[in-house]
Amino acid sequence: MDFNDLAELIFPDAKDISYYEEKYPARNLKEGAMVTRFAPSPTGFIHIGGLFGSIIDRKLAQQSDGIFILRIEDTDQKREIENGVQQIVNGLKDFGIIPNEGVISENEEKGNYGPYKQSKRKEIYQAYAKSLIKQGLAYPCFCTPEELEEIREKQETAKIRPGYYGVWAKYRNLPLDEAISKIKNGDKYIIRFKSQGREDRKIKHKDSIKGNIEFPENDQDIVIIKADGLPTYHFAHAVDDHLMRVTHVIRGDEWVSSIPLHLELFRALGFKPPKYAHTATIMKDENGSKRKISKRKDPEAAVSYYHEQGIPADAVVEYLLNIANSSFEPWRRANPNKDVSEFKLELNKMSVSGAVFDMVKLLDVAKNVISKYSAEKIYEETLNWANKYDEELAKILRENKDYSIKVLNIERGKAKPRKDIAKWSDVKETIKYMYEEEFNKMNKYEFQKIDNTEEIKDILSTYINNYFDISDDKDTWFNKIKDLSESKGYAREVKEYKANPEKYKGHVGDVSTVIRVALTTKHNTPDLYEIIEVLGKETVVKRIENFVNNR
RNA sequence: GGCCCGUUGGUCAAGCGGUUAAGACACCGCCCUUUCACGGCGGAGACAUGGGUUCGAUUCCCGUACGGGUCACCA
Repeated sequence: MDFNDLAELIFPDAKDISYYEEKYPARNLKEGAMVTRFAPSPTGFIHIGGLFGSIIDRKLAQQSDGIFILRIEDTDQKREIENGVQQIVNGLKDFGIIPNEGVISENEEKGNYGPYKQSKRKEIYQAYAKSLIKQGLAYPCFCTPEELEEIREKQETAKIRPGYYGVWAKYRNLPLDEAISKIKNGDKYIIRFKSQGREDRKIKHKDSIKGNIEFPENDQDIVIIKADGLPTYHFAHAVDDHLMRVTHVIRGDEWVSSIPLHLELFRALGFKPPKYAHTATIMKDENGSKRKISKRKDPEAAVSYYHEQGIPADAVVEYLLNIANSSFEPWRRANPNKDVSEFKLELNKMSVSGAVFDMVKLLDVAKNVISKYSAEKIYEETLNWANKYDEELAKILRENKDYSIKVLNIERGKAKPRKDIAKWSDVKETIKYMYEEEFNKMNKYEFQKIDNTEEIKDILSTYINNYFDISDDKDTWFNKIKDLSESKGYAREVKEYKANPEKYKGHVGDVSTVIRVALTTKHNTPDLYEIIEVLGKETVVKRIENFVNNR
């Protein structure tokens, strides 16, 4: 009786691993090409950290002419939700991330290294597990969860390192015939890896981000095949990343402590380990102290949040790139109009410690990103967003397409475009007074220095009767405002007023503010001349007359 | 608790033994300006801590404190 008998008994139908090695040959890519992967479980939820990782994965692959794979790690049915895969695919797509290989929708995939859902790779894992059993590097363990719990309690009370290892590994050295008869007897079991490591020996590892790390060897006999026949993460990671010929594993640094295990697994399986890059966790500032950004407490942990808020995907990507490589920001300044795909990301420039997520900075990035968009693009994006989250805005936009584009074009497309929109949800507030229906609902006029109603009415009616001509060019228009100011006792120039404040009631800015507020209700708006142009003669007259007559 | 990792202004961060310790966001002031936003100029603000090593430490070593991660038939 030998290991072969055991292996055959446990996995009678498993193929020889040489079958898979041939089926999934080394990739024919150019020197230096990186094969990366994002491997979420199908919870439908994309964490900001996951997005961060996949941006890095995709970028690394793209800049090296490599491959970026999307693989689904669905070995834990408890985590699965309906449509979870599709949600992940769509979620990534919202940020422009489309894998070159792997899962592309709930039920479709592309590429020659599949299947890309782990639940469909059961036989593959079993083949490798079988091979390990044959070599005496894995064995069946008949412990019940209760027994395991008992062991752990003993270890805890004795204050020794918990786990299934050494003398605590109850079935590690079970004689073969006993194992076989237990199995034949129908006893429940799982498969464990038989670690050859020793806790008192150190291993050295060089992480692409964290640099040199040294830790004790792994000596835990971790489970590789669970009771349901599916592999654990560790085993699936080794088998899949080897078979998919992944060169670089980028993952969150909650995984660093499993490096010794993973390295040992790769060696035992005869695989060349990938390069690891463990990215720092994104943190959240809470009353001055940092903590890991949390799915439960922090809405911004979910990537869908940015979508809901109407923060452009480009901005989120740029912000994250900024966290990834601080060289991104100077690059962006030097190349304001280049596509982010031209930025070269460097793993060794990644931060080792976790950055606090800074929403204010994100919004600033967004503001700049949006300032470069055309009015048409802003229209489309805003409408897109509003269709989902703000029907009222969507309706306005839909019914006034050409007009809206004109509105959004105010002070845009110039050398110094406006930067007052950071997210699509800001748009409504910044433009609503441009629409009659909305304007009529607004009744709080934000008059500033000149706030005497009679004075306001006087300025307004004089303006509309004597100085307003929609066909004036900007200089003429403004000169008339100056004339108007002068005629009412206000200085033509601000400087002049400042030099002799006692001589005037105010200055031209105060007067134009009156017109501005009467027309928009707001004192802080883009260029008044452009607003008047877009509003048109009738509306301007109507709004002013209305004010004069009804206030 | 064991094992790993980290700690430069409020936040993100350059820095690699000798620097007036960059820059960005935020903040404050001024300028530009018909308002606002933009832009320009300026300001305040940092090397966690104690020991070494060194002619010299933010940079190297050790300890301490603090923060983070991890110790599943979850990923």
